[in-house]
Amino acid sequence: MGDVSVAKNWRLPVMGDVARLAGVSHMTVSRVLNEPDSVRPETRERVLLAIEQLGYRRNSAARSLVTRRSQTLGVVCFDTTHHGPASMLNGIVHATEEAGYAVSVASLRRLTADAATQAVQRLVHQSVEGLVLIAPQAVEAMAFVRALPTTLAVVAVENALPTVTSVSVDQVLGARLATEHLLSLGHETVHHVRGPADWSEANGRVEGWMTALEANGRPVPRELAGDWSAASGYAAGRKLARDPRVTAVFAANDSMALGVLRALLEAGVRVPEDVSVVGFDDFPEAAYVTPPLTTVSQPFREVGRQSIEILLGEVEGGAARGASAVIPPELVVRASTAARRR
Amino acid sequence: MGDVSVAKNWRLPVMGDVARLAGVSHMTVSRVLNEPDSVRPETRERVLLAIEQLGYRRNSAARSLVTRRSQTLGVVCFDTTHHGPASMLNGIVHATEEAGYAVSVASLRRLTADAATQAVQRLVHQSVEGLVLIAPQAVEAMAFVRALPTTLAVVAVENALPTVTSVSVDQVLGARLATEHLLSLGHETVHHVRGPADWSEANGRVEGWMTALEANGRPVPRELAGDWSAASGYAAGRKLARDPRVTAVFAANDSMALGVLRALLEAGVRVPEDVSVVGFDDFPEAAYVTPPLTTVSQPFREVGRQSIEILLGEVEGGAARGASAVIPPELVVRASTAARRR
DNA sequence: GCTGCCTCTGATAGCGCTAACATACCATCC
DNA sequence: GGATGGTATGTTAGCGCTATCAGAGGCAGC
Repeated sequence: MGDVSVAKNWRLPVMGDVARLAGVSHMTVSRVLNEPDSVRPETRERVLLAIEQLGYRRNSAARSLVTRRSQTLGVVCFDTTHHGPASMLNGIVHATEEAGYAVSVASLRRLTADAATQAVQRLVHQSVEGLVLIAPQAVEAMAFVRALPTTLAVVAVENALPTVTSVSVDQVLGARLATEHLLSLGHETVHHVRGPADWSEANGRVEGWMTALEANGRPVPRELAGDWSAASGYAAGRKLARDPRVTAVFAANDSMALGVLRALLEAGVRVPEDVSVVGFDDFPEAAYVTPPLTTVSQPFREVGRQSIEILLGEVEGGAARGASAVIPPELVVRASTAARRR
Repeated sequence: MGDVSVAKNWRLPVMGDVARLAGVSHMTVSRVLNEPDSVRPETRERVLLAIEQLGYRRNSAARSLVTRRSQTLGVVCFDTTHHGPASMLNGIVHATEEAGYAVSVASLRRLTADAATQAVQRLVHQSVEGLVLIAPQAVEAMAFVRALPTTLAVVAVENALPTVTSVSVDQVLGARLATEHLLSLGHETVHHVRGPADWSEANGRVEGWMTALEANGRPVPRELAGDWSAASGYAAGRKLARDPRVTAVFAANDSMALGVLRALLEAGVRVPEDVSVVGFDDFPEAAYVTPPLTTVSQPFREVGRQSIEILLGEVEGGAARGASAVIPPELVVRASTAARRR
């Protein structure tokens, strides 16, 4: 590590400084850094020593100016304070770093086409080489994707945009697992508290739930609308609690499931004795709520990993669009579900 | 918006292209972009029109190469899948974007000096102009901060590093509020489930709790160790449940509080009738767990905003180190606490 | 010994932008 | 009318790197 103490007008060492110290030309330094094998071992050692002594690091701006590569990926996301999106972002950041790329994050404040376009523009302007979209599929809001430079590699997460490669958890399967689990416990049918209609996750879960009911010839009750929040789950739960025919509820995420649990409890409905409840996400506290929540676990890390893998395939491999990936979730059975008794 | 359809070997428009189209020199284009008032309105309009027609955007690499400014801030964080860190990151990203800077994120995989140094190096290498550290204060692991280029502006969040400006929530105050709330309900003393010792948040909360007990002349029970997870809270809760003298518990975060709740419930201890429990964080589900959790709400957004404000003050204002800020949290009373009865 | 052909290193020219200075032009003043 | 000055624009020289080609040196072959 070079000398870090610093005079007022210090200049970071540049390639020329290293070259002078090593007694070579700056081109040789560049070669040591870019294609070490093309330099005689002896020379290479001298250069590496000089680099070490000066604490030299290449200037990335200069480098990307000439190579036209920024070694940066952009992530567009929305509200990452909740467990699902946060984990997804986390997975993506880790995978990106592992691949030696930097991550630039743009977070949408509102789900409008305008906000999305601006975010993408900002990232494009930063010369990102690829883009990960974790924002929900407000179809209209996402039309902007067509305005993207066609050279830019894009992967959408949980977002089946027609023209874009996507990586997603198999929401339909997850919902089927949840619903079938409840049916297998002897429940006549399953009620559903759904997520917002402009999230494809929400729609996938509705689809899986319906499919499972229909495949088993069960009546499909009217779904209740939620907005992912525990408060909306609570509101839905109050309605469900009033209907004595309800014995099984599948909430589209754990927060809403928690709200349902709360509402049922307050109404004197016992879980799982009277009503069974299943969530979705398997957030870290799911095993410790009362009662411990049966839910569907999403492999967020894996989604992050695969998105980046595909994205970098496009970035480095050329224009070819990678194949979309779908990753299966898993049902985790805990204590909020039981055989029908009511 | 210029023509986006693209031939195979398209070259993005550069300043010279705009200049040619507008019939000026590239310097005038640069001026229109950087100091519009120095250009005659008539000329300016011509240039702006040309920019629009070509869909021109300045090349940020070239720009930052010559200005030595990247308009990018770096964030070092650790495990942002939980509500607290995720919200903090979110607040910081929003504030940074609002200020017109890009955000580059580096996420630590492990809390070691090595990982931290590498993360910082990566960001420095990306020429970030300032650094926000949201990583916990593993004092030893953070020694690397001294190795930072002294020219780099740094703000630590929740991390009282001696030589670095910091922004934090007043953990001591929050813990005092929680503890005093419990004492005011008639509890003789309050037991504490603490967070890991290498997190300054955890230590601040221990301090506030102790201070409150001592100020009121109460015995200070031995604290129980936790690791922020609900599982560790559960383990602590089982111990607490065995001790009939325990009537009030302050857990250092909501997850652990949830674990405590669960353990007490399983042991047949009623909350809040037999034992009162307070958490910390006010995570979004806190109002819907059973019973709704009394907790301390942290102003994450505000912390993000202030960190960036201070950081940009340093970045743009020169070398002067900004004053550290401490933001007060608030007690939110719900149903997990009640007057002593046991 | 000269040619040919490797391997390694150096000189040079940009990448696209801004900083700094140069110039043209017009208005102003004595 | 020429010196003065202010304003709008142009010219030039880099920022720190990589790409490209040129050159130096070594070694084989005839």
